[in-house]
Amino acid sequence: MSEIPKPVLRFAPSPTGMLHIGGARTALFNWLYARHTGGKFLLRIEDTDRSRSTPEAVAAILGGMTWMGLNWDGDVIYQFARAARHREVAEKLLAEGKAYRCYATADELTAMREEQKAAGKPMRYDGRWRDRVPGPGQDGQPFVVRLRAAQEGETIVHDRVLGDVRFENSQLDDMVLLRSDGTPTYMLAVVVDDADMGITHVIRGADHLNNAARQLQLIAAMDAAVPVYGHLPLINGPDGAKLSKRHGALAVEAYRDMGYLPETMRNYLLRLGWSHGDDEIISTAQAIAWFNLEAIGKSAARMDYKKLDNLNGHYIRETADDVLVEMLIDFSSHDDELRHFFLSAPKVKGRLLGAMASLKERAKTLKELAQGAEFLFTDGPRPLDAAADKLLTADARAVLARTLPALEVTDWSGPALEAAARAFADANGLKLGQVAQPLRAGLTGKTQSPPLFEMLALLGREESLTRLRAYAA
RNA sequence: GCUCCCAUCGUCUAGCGGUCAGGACGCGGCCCUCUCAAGGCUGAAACCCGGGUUCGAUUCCCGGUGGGAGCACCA
Repeated sequence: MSEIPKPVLRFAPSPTGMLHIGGARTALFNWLYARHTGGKFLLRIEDTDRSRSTPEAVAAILGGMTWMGLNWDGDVIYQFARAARHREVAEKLLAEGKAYRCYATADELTAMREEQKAAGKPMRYDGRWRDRVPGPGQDGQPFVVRLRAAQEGETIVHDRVLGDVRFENSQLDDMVLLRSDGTPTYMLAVVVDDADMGITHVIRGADHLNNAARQLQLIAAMDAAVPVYGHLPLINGPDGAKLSKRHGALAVEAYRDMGYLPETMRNYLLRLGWSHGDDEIISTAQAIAWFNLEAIGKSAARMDYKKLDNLNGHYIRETADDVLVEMLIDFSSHDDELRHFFLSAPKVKGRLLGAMASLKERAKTLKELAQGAEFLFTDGPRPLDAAADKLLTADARAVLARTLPALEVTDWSGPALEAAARAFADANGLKLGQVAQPLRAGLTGKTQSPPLFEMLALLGREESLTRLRAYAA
């Protein structure tokens, strides 16, 4: 059998902030492609900007990836640790004449750009040191190392998502490889690392498309292998505007805290920009089996929380009851409003498990699941919410009071209770709803709940009657 | 300003020259029903505009318009 080299993918975030939804999708696509092909998925933290990189951001990225279930192969690679190697490559290019020293100062370059802008010219380095031999005046002066890029012809990015994208080399300038303090720039670091790590496929946000052309020139200068590129369209906020802190650019962990499931996020993010015919509900296993680069869409997408909710509801319903109970207990321990309830207490846990099949039908998030289950958390009469309070009029309370004796004589099972309630309603010319709603309000404090008779049976005779008597008049 | 990318219902999308333009979310109606959900049925809802190419363009080409990205000794 011939050995076809397995793809090597990487996700390379810079630890300057949280892992937001766009980054999460980029990571997901890389991960899926690696898993689909049996290749590797590496994680590289691009922390060469020391002033903006933080350990908190690194932790957030790793935490977010882990929660999303996107496991990476091997150890996390920290780019800054490889600075010496990056410098080595730059020096080599310098020695080969493929790069040169530029002594232009920052002020000088700023002035240059302002002039270009004022003159309506494209803003780019004008190559003032490209062919200039440093004189005595430059001795000991700070300099940066720039790539001597091709000035004629064109550079074509063969993009698997966008197709061939052409750039006139005259539009590309000589990018900085090494800063005046000797540290490598991002452009140098990415290319060197990708080459050293044996990256075969670079799948990243479309905001890097322009960079690809410049990186290709560096790759050529280094005589390195050209990876397969795939630039993903960006994700916009719900209003179509750029994703910002105010709408949509939440850390993936924020979605966890809102009660979304990792499986939901994977499915949702996958469909945001990738399709497989009319399929909408796609399990992770199925996604791995189906994923390809060809079906990635070219246009930017928006977040749609309604659809996210719908999908999450689906995955909640798909989850086994006992698993959901554990998830809910864990979720509540991290939630300010739920923290003080003891969901792990045997009695509460038992009730949750007993009601879960019905509860999960009614929840779109773990948060909603908890809210719907709240009447199971404590014993004794329930406080009424506004709707329940309104429903329990004097008449309703009277009906409730008259209903209780009919229930008390049953064996307190769901079917028996329902039969008793129906019989009572019939005998009194009432609809079942007229009897059930006051009972529901009294039992749960709400006008909406899982099936009433099931809940009466679940809570038991004593607890149910204690609650109901509090509102019977 | 310069370079590059994108463009099908409100949203996510299918479509790859000839379709009643399909699905999903959301929205309306009906059914089911002890409430709310879930589920089933059903309705409204789209090819940005203008030129070509072609017997025929949502689909191919060009232009426009509209969105977006990039133009650092940030990543």
